[in-house]
Amino acid sequence: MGRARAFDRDIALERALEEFWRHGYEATSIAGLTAVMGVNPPSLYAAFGDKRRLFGEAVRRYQETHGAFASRALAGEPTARAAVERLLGEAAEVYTDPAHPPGCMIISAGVNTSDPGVIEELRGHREAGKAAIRRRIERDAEAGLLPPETDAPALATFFAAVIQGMSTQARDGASREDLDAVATLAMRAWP
Amino acid sequence: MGRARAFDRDIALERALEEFWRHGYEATSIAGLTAVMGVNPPSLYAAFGDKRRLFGEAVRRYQETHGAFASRALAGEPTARAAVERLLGEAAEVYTDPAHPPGCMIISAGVNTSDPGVIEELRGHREAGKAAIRRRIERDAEAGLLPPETDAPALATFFAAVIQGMSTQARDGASREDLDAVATLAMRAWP
DNA sequence: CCCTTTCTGTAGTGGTCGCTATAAAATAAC
DNA sequence: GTTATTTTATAGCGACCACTACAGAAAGGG
Repeated sequence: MGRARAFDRDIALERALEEFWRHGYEATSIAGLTAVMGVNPPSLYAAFGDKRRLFGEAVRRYQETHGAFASRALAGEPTARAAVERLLGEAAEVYTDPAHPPGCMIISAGVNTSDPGVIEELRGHREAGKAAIRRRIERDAEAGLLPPETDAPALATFFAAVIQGMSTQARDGASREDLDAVATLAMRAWP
Repeated sequence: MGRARAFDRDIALERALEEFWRHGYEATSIAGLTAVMGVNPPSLYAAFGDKRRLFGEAVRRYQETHGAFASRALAGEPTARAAVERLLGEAAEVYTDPAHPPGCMIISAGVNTSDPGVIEELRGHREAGKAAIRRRIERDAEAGLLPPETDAPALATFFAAVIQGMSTQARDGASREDLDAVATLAMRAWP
């Protein structure tokens, strides 16, 4: 019953996601969103609530699509070393893919925003990613596959920092080859 | 001749610097600046021009004070290895110093801003920093102090990425010890 | 004292922000 | 066809943005 929606909600959400990805939460305006989504403000608000909720949906969608390579890499390799190596290699590929904005949305979209909820939401995702790396390393350490003096938390912080640096480099124009070299060098820190 | 200025220009500039450092260029408002600087808008504009020029002065001041440790580290050690080691160690210290905002202003203040001039100015400083690391490594390579297959540009990109990751980690709440561990692990990539 | 110059605080400029009241248009149920 | 419901587009809300016109206050030179 009622008039049918004239736009595809999923496509509009993907466009909004890319706008937030490119400009961050605060620098993305409703005017910019309606422009790329092909939708007028009242339709946007009827379909997504408000800017904050639309951003939340965009982040969730990002995690399930563009950002899903990370958990797949950590879960889909027989050793922690192979998992982290794949994680870094796929980050180099995804962060420089010209089909979408460069770098990682979780890392960049919350920088320089004043909304504490947005900052905390993204920081939480970053901390969860770091913890996932740490747990994967600890699993191999407990299985005796790594030297006993292995410092899993320090390694996890290191690789998280490298990935965040790769995201910044990608936004500054680094190529996939540049980031591949960064990934290779980072693996020299493996115990 | 004329009425004397009622505020200290240098102190006001340092306050503005820290405000830009903490919130970035675009998220820093004139109202926020006048509040921390203890100055009314007309005095700010008379003394510094406009927001864009005040930011330029703040960046220059940052490079000459809080950010000067980088060029000092690269110029003040006998080997490239010692220089980069000192660079990373001092970054860990400075980025987590509670006396000022966390992380590096050059790395974070331009994220998610729409002004292309601001983006390019900061990106230029980052590229200059990366080039300085590369030249320091090349100097040792040409002197025969490093293996002949040493890839100076790749190493420079790697250490620049690590430093940028350390800045992000610091803004996420990492301690100096956390960043020291990252620096130590990064040095394992040294040729 | 007066006059000029510069700085100061108040109060506002037009423009954009996120968001919405309103009413016409389009669909479904009857 | 009629009615009820939902989406559409237009137009505009108060709040904030960077920035400034204006007038009074404070200094130096005569």
